[in-house]
Amino acid sequence: MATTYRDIKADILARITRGALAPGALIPNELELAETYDCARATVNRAMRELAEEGVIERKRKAGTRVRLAPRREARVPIPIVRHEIEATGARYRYSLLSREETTAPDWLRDRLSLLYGARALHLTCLHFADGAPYQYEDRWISLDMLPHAADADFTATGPNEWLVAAIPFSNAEIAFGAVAADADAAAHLACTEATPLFQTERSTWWQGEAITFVRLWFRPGYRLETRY
Amino acid sequence: MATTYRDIKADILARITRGALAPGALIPNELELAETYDCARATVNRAMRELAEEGVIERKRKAGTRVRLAPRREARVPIPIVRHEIEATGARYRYSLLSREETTAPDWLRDRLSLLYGARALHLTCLHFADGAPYQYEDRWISLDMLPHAADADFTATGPNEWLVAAIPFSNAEIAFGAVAADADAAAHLACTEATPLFQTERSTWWQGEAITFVRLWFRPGYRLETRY
DNA sequence: TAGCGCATTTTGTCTAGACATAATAGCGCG
DNA sequence: CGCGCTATTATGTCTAGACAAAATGCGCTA
Repeated sequence: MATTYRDIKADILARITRGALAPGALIPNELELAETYDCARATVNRAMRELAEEGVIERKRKAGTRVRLAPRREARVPIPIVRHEIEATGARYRYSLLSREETTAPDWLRDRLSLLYGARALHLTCLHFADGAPYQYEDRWISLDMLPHAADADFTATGPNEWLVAAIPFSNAEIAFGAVAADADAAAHLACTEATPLFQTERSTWWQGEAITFVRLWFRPGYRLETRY
Repeated sequence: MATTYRDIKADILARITRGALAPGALIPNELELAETYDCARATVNRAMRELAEEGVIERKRKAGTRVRLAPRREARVPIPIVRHEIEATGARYRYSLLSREETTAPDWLRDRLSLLYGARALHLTCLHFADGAPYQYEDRWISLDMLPHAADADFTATGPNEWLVAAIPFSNAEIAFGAVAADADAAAHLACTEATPLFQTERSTWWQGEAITFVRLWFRPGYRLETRY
């Protein structure tokens, strides 16, 4: 029975969790491990590389591999499309375009997306419903300099998010989560009173180094973003 | 000049971003790619495996490799130790224990952590300061059944988080982010008015399948959790 | 003793080849 | 025609060996 890289990962992780390998402890080098597990060094390498990637251990050439003193942990939070998020709960999804306007980008937006003075932008506000109840209020700005044909798109049937995902194959983004008080606008749309605490996310998206869109999302009162690690 | 797996990743990703490989498109199989890039199949495999891991492409045995229709995106948010988070901004960190009490676990806690009836728990409340200003209010529960020597630990100098990281080598957690209104307690500690919207995280932690701790963290008004992907 | 440079160690990556495994598509049978 | 089996194909993983690159730590020198 051969030892797989999964076996090795599991074994090392088990040794760490039960304390046999204490934080800071030096783990034998790959050649020795390959002998103990009776497998090729490449197999050990893959196991250790992935453990390092996951933040469990720390590797340095010549210095060797050690159990991290404070395991570097990161939660992976999925960035879903609202429609999928809602449909995944079994609820019926409905979308509604509230407003649409072509303007020059306001100062704060130019600042955030590094747009030129006088840049044109498409400003949309939308509502996403789950089983008829407001779920998310969306305030979206799209750079018309970068995406001129966004002006021709029809956002009455499908939201800008889905249009963008289809239009832009791959992108980079900066995202921020926070808590804000509902202003009159958000309160009206999300059917809550003003000053209700709302979970908010802001996202700026770039494509090939150029800013293409900024979006601010207010979630319905009580919304929680959950994950595990 | 050899082709590295990084070169291949970069090239495929570039082809996708500039639209040469459309979403849903079939990518040649590894053997063909190995020929085009003039390298071993293992090299191509590593490149493609990592792209799949990152959610850019989708692989299925026999069916082949395709560009994902809607790239599965996930943000990786780091789970820092408060002290490190504060010190990273250049601010001075200060910690203060507010209360400490050994009790039987209340119903809601037993429910969350699957504890037995009558389970003992250590309940701590603490404050973390950045440059003298309150930064985070911590409400921590530790299972004394699982971690009996937590009762002997001195939490007046260092917070429970740091103690736990040192005591428990590795663990699993469930984490939730949300927005809540400051109650009288939180408002008093975070120097804000009641009903101020606060960013809150809740975390349940398990070790070897057993629940060890639950913590609720309220961040100072205006706190934002930022990341990029 | 302090500082510099180089040898050595350990991880990082690649190769060529092999077998394992999942999943499809087509074939044959009822 | 529909169903199930099977051959085929692409990915998944492993091996043994090689060279590359980083970083430590030792030895040498000033």
